[in-house]
Amino acid sequence: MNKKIYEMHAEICKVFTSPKRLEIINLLRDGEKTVNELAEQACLLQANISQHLTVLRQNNVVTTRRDGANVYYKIANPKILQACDLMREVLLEKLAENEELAMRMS
Amino acid sequence: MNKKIYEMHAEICKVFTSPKRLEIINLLRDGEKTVNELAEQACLLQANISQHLTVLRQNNVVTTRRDGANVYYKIANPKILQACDLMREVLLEKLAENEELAMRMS
DNA sequence: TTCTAAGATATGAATATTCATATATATGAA
DNA sequence: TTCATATATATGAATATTCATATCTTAGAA
Repeated sequence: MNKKIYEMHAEICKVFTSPKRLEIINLLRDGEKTVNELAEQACLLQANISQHLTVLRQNNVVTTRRDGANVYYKIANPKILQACDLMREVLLEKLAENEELAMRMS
Repeated sequence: MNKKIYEMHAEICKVFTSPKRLEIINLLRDGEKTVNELAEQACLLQANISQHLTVLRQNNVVTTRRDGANVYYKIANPKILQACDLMREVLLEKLAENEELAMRMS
């Protein structure tokens, strides 16, 4: 019964297994941006950023709005940013811990 | 300069892309368990649970403690559970939203 | 030392992901 | 309609992931 939830949860998490997509999410932290702005700021080919954005959109991590020729992307739910930030904290805590350990060893 | 952090962050997130591993994490929510207990409760072959636990351990999501022939696994950092719970909330909110939409359509 | 139970690791087939490249579609201006 | 810009999609090669199976290692008991 929970199986289905675990599967959906795992599916969403696949969104976060690409450094590029994490960068895109971070670029959208302070508000919406167009595909071109994102491509430029993340140093990615337009086709690839579009592919990543499709993955983000299909998993409801971002929503879109068209204005003329431009499409604006933004984070769908602030909790997504919170979750990402928590994981980053875990990562940074571990890095700090390992660094401290290395110091004590030397 | 952030590139490296994004890569490490993405790497950790790969841990959460398996429904089985999410189930293991949930089984460890209330404290440590042995490999056998986990295999039984998650309905997985011993070899596979061990493979998943290795992934979890290598990414510092769990820590281990040996007691005789048994090895006990537990969650390394409570923030990991918090992050998982946040993502699950996002998922459940979206599901509820879609359900409501379907109701209104009918 | 031998046996047994707990856990870890190696292997390979099936499957999925990522990127570069090419091509298609959509919008507004001329 | 034609053109230019913005965005999306299709394709395939390289790479990575997952599971079942077989094999190893470790710890304690006999």
